Amino acid sequence: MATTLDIGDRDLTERQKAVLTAALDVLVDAGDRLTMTEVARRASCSKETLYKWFGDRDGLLTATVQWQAAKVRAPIVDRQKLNRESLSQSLHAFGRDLLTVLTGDISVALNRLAVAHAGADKRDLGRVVLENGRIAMGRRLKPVLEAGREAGLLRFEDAEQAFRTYFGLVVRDVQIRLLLGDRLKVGGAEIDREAATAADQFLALYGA
Amino acid sequence: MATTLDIGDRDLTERQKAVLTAALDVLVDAGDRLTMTEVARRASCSKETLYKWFGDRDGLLTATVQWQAAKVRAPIVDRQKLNRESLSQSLHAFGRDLLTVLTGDISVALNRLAVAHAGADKRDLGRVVLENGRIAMGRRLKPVLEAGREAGLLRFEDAEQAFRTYFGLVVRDVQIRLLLGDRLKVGGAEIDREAATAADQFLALYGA
DNA sequence: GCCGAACCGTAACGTACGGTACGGTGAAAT
DNA sequence: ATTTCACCGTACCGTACGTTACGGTTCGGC
Repeated sequence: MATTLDIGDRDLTERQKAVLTAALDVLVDAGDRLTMTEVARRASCSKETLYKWFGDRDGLLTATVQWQAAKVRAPIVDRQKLNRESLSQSLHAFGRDLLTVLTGDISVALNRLAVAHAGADKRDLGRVVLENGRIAMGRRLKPVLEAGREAGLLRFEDAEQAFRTYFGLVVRDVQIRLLLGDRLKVGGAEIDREAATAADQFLALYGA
Repeated sequence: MATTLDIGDRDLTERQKAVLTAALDVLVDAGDRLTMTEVARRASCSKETLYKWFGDRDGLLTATVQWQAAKVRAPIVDRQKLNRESLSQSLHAFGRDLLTVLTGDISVALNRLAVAHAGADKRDLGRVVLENGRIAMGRRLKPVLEAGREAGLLRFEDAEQAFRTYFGLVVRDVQIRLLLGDRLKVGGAEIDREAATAADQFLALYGA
């Protein structure tokens, strides 16, 4: 079931990756109004090739999303020497990475596309984005949370619930505002500050 | 500037409202694949009438969104006898209403539409939805937060920041998951519980 | 009862775009 | 040198849908 959701490079040639990059490019500044002709033009390839490689428009979009989603991969957190300080740092760093990805043009474009297609779609791009975004993040952070609990640093019943709260504290209204087209200035410094605040708040709520 | 963003009934007749209701109906179960023909059919009116009343497809969508958005209007919180208990109750109730709206079919459909159109749109549906959703909520709750601060129940610098945190604690990953098509069961009981948790957590973070 | 306005239903128009076909080119294989 | 293959560029086809046009019906005003 999940097999088709996260395979990113299903044997893509360099040329094919270049085409997908072009598609991503078009996606970023044309959104769902991406046309096959435009992708072909931008990638300097023929439409025939696009159809040969990706089947149809939906196939191209799916391939683009999967490829990009696989590239992102959630930030890695090392579980070494766990103490209050290192846990706080891990949460901080994780949040910073999460916000950085989420506020990027590419993430916004991909999420817009997936939202637009959600429900009415054979390939279910929404599922793919969800699986490689929100879900992957959870899978990545939860072990850290559980380690923190075992080390007596955190207190919670359900790691999933705890992660959802962490997610809320980090993301807040940023993602929905960006998706809705709000010109939200999000500089690196601000992201860092917000991630730090979120980590502090999470520890205040779940710290033992 | 903001004048066109929140006027909902710009002198709409009953018949016109009925047509918009039909449009909303189509929107909910066809999403962006809504066609003028289908709206006309569902509303038992002619396409000519649609164009006469709303100009073009975009005009119809905009009218629908504005009309619906104006209808929702953020939950009202009375600022009566402010004490720790009543403040907690207000936060709880507000969160419950917010989640109830956000998880509704109509809200999801409207947000999907607005996200899909964001950026590439003269009428900027994203702005309208943002203004009547997230922003309106903030305007509604902030006075309560500030009253709480003046009553010595809350401690924060910036009401906007405090509200954004509250928003994050309440909404968490629910909205993005719904927008991405996740089949997320959200019953009334669960909403109530989550709103209660969010209120508690918010008070834990900002309570004086 | 007659007129015009408003509206319904449907047919027709124009176009953008997904998808296909085809001729042409460069390179590797034989 | 010739074949083959993968690909480019472009012209072409079919269709869905936004938009317009028009004949027919209802209804309020005279």
